[in-house]
Amino acid sequence: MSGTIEISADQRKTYHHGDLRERLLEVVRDLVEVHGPEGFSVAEAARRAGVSTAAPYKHFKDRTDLLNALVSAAMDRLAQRMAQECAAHPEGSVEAVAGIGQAYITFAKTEPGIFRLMFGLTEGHEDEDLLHAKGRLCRSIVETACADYLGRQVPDQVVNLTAYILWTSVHGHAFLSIDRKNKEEIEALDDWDFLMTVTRGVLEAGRG
Amino acid sequence: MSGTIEISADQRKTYHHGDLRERLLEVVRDLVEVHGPEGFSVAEAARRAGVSTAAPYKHFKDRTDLLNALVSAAMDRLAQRMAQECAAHPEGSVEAVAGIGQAYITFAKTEPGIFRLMFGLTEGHEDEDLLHAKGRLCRSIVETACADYLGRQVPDQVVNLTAYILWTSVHGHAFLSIDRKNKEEIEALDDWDFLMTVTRGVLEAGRG
DNA sequence: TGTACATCAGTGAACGCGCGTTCACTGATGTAC
DNA sequence: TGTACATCAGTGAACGCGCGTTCACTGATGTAC
Repeated sequence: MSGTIEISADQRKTYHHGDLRERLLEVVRDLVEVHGPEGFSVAEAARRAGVSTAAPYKHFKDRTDLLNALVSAAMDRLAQRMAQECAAHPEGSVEAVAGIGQAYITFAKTEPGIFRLMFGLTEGHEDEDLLHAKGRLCRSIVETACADYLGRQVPDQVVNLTAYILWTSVHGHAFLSIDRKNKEEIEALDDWDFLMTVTRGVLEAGRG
Repeated sequence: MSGTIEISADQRKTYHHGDLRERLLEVVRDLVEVHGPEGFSVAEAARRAGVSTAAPYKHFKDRTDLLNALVSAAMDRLAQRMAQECAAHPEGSVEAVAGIGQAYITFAKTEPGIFRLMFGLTEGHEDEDLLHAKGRLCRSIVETACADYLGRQVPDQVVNLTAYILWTSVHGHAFLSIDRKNKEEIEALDDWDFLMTVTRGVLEAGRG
């Protein structure tokens, strides 16, 4: 198919794997999507990566450490897509704000397992500060877009409240969607329509 | 302490338990709150109820059956409190609608384990229709209160959209709160203030 | 009221399972000279 | 460039654990006569 010299995972027969750490993260991403947020095991991941069950412990301290790495990478992806989708619309527009919500919802629907993991009970880890910082990054994207629309400078109380209300609604819609609790709406209501309605309403309330 | 003839669980020494089914449900409620939504086991529940690990199977087909019974009862409680809190305010008022949200959020904060369970991946059970019906009951409470405010008759498209937007926001706020992802807001923002702000805004948008 | 019997709600021991993690090990890789 | 050696990333076997569920059983309860 391709002309590169790259060797496929199946053909790789060296004793050393090459990039087991990344491969494990890939494999666990799949497992989490198939079996749910807690439905993966280190053993199963090792098996899928074609490696002994002890091998993962050369790269991760324990199961939790692996999960944290997974969530950490996921938050980077989410922040990146939010910023990207926001930038795809004129600065200060309603669409720029709604676009962030769209990225959020698309992420949730595309990777519901990881998405659930990101918000699951992850208290008391050593990576807590790191994850918290990445959360702040996501929030600052929303806040900046809201501030741009409202013509205000961050930090600002009105901006914070506006951004938070938008977040709750988008977050709620995302979870209700992946949990299939909103079957009735989902047929009658397009994500983008929902987002524009909510965003416009909340932003205008924040300006009024 | 009391003058009744009631015999406490500890003193009960009969071969038959009396009301093991209910006792198991109580015990599992506790376990779920302490160890998280999936952090309970049938064995542990039996132990806590002071009964052999096989006993629960006289009352529940399997683990899932027990969980369904738990969630089913929880949805009844939630619906009851939503209706109750709504009725505590004047019919057709903003407060009546916000009260429903308050009941929702209080439930989530009081019983986060069960609350998570109610929205977890519960696809493909035989009780699915029953749980779905109880979900519909909850929604009709919100819809009715919105319709009262808006002076419309259900079913009505505007009412449905208004109620759904409110639901997403309250649902999002509930989960962000129990997941401790909104620490910054939670200090600056009272639940009731949040609810009134959102409810007033969304209801007015639904009228305009 | 007394007795025979069916039913019911428990017991306790056992099953097979998959898990997280550790251990002593070994083969491959990278580096200093 | 060649060799000795330290380090690294794997192996595979084993551990102890708790789980869901089943089984043959037994003691208590309720009922028909």
